[in-house]
This record gives sequence, structure tokens and C-alpha cells, in this order.
Amino acid sequence: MQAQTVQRADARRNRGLILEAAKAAFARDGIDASLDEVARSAGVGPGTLYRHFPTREHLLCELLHERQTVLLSNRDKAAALSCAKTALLTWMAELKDYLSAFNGLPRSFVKAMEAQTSPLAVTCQTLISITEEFLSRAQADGAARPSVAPQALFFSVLGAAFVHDKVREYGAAPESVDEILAYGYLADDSTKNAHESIEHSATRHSAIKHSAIGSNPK
Amino acid sequence: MQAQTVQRADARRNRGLILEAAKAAFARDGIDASLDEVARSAGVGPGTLYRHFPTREHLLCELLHERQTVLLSNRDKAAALSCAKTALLTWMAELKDYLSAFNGLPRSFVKAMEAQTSPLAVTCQTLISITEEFLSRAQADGAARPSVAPQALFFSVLGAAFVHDKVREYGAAPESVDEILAYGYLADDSTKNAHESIEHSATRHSAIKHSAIGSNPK
DNA sequence: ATCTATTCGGAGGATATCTCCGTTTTCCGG
DNA sequence: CCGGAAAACGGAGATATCCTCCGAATAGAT
Repeated sequence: MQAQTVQRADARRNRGLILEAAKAAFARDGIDASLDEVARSAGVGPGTLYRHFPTREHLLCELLHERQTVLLSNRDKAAALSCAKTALLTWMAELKDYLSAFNGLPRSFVKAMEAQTSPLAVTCQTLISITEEFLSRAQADGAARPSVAPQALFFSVLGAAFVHDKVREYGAAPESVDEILAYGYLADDSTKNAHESIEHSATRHSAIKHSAIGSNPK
Repeated sequence: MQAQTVQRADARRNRGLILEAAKAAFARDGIDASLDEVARSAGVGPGTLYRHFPTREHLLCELLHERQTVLLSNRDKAAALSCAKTALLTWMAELKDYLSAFNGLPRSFVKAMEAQTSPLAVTCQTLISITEEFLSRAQADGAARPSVAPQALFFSVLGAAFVHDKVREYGAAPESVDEILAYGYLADDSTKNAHESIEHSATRHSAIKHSAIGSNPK
């Protein structure tokens, strides 16, 4: 790794070559692209790649910086919107797009959320914080439901991003999923008494899971 | 494969052993568990495993049959509910639970939807059809939004199932994501004029994506 | 021009997927 | 009960990926 000191010229050059090759490979094959292949197409040895980027996540994180710059500038544009609801909707669209940058990217983010050691973890926290800003503003404005938590919302976008590419390939409208996320699948005017049915069902579900697969302890 | 004729005694026995071992391995390590390891713990050679189940999906599909039986019986219970809304909510919970049976299962399903050759593809179609039943009924009842398409709803559940385990591990309430899916993150009483903002944002988003990554043509 | 710290590159060990084919097992007809 | 053909087994091995280790090469300071 290059620590805090200045790195040698060849090191700097190779780093750039690797990033370029990785960007192409990830864009083409998704984040599971072979790293040895990336090294090969960058014209360096595997050792060089792993010295610069110890894990796939480090490499990914570096590639996302570029995107992140765009995302943050769009955050500002969205934040400048006068309508809190439109601002939130806009941010959500930007966020989902960012999370769909590479095929399989949501999986990396989700993994990063359970392992704080991942270099993507900080990014996650940042994104949740920003989401919270937009969400809070919309909630204060009465445009978003008060019981929605920023973490839950972020997870939901991750889910939407996860299916995003496949929805397109399947022929359905990608926005249809976004719309469900924003407005729900239930109608607005329903009474609230069916709410507990979800809990009930979920509880019953655990019981089912138990009896169905619980035959192997630990 | 065992074609239509009866298979030999040892073949039948090994098939059972493999399924048992695979169930344990998938439950423990998720659907990416090593198949050679499954074969080893089943006490058979790799060749035997691959002769019985040519691909990981074939094996997975067979393992899901058991779950599917439970799911279908629960479908009937849910369908018997008098309230269309509660019925839909219940089905959605059952479905999500089914799709969370193994860690990483949603990825397989999503893959199956773009490759019709996968043995899971039929299952997908079945699940979408059932979802459509519940959805249509709720829509006729005014309990679900008319513009929601069954495919989009299914994709949304896949997204929710994808993050399900991680939400739990993260410490947030798993139901929070379900709630967002059902009711949306926006408030009920908003006017509809922000609707087009989504489209607008999406369009603008594509433009962003273009300029950000469009440097490598095909 | 020399020397040293840095960086490189690729051989190689570990693990996983999937195939091929010689060997073993089942079970049917005699 | 007993061949023998068909069915099934199993594991060696070809290929791919990840990641490490260390002798060789190189940049850049003196």
C-alpha cells in the first residue's frame, strides 16, 4: 500500500492502469469479474494488483469515488428543490442509480453493512445519513410517513437496485418497482386495522420455517 | 439423469443422501456452498452428484419442493381469508419467507427470470401467477393500488427478501422493510403532482449514467 | 554511477467446478 | 443360484480463480 508517503512513478502508473481495466471489467461482467483477468488486461501481475488493492472491495470502493462525486453534486441539486417530496423522490432515484452502477453492486453494499471492516462501510453510513436528511425534511413536511426509518429505507433501495437490471431485461418497466417503493402496493384509503396481520403472519412464518428446516441443529 | 424409467436402488439412496447433505450445507452456508463439499459430506463422489443434479439450480429446485408444498398450503389458508387486503398481506409475508429460505436465494430466482432454461423459471411463473390472484382480488376490492403489476410486485418482494437477513443482522426491524413495501415511504395524503418527478428524475438519471460511464462503447 | 528502498511479476498452493472413463454394483433372465 | 449387460459410481484430473511469497527489477536519491 502507498501509506502517506509519495509513491514511485511506476506504482502510480500501474494503479491507474488497474483502475481503468477494472472499470471496464466490472462494467462488462459485474463485480464478480476475475481479478486475475483484470490484472492481465491491465498488463500487470496479480501481485501488483493485490498490493494496490488488498481486497475486491478496496478496488470497488476506489472505482465508486468517481460516481460518488456525481452523486454528491446531485444531492445538492435535489436538496435545493423547494418541494420536500420531490426532493426525496429525486434523491431516491439518484441513490438507486448509484447503487446500480455495476451488476451485483448491491450485494457488496449489503455485505459491507454487516462487516464494518469493509471500505464500503463508510460510504454506506454517508448514504444513510444523506437519505435521513431528505427523509426528515419530507416527514416534517408531512410528505413522508413518520414511521419510516432511514436505515429501512436504505435497505429498501438496495433491494430495488438489486432487481433493477433484471426488471429491465425481463421487459417490465423499471419504474414500476420504484413506484411500489414510493407509494406501496396497498391503496391509500384503507383502514389501519390490517396492520397487525403482517406481524401475525410473520410470527406464524417463523414457526413454519422452524418445522420445515429445523431438523439440523446448529 | 433418471429419465422416465425406474432408477436403481443405489441411485435412489444416493439421491436422498445428496439432498440431505445439500439441505444442511445450503442452510448453513447459503446457496453458494461448495458442491464438492456437499458430495463429500453425503459420502458420494462429485461425479455422482453432478449426474443426479447437472447444475446447482437443479439441486436447489429439488430442495425447494418441500418448502413449496408448505407455501402452497399456506396460499390456500390465505386465500380463505375474508379480507382481501389481509389475504394479500399474508401471502406477501409467506412469499418473502419462502424466498428467504436460504441465504442468497433471491439471486438465484432473479437469475432464473432472465434465463428461462433454469429449472427455477417455472417456479417463478407459478409464484407470479399466485401473486396476481391475491393482487387482483385486493385491487377489485380497492385495497391495492390499480397500477401495481404482479411482475413488479414479485420483483419487489425479491428485493425485500434479498435484504431480509442483513436487515436482521444489522439490528433494524425486519418488518420495517415490509411496511415500506406495503405502504410506501411517502405519506398517503399527498397530491399526485409529484408523480412525474420520478419519471423526470429517472430520465435525467440515465443522462447522468451516460456521461459517467459511457466512455467505453460496448 | 552507485546504492537502497520500493515495486514488480509470476510461480505456486489452496480451493472450487465439472468431466471423463475404468470399475463396481444392481438386478434380470435363465 | 448365477452369469452378464446395463446402470451407476467415484475419483483423478483439466481448468479457473484467489491470493501469497519472494527473488528480480527499477526508480530515484546521493
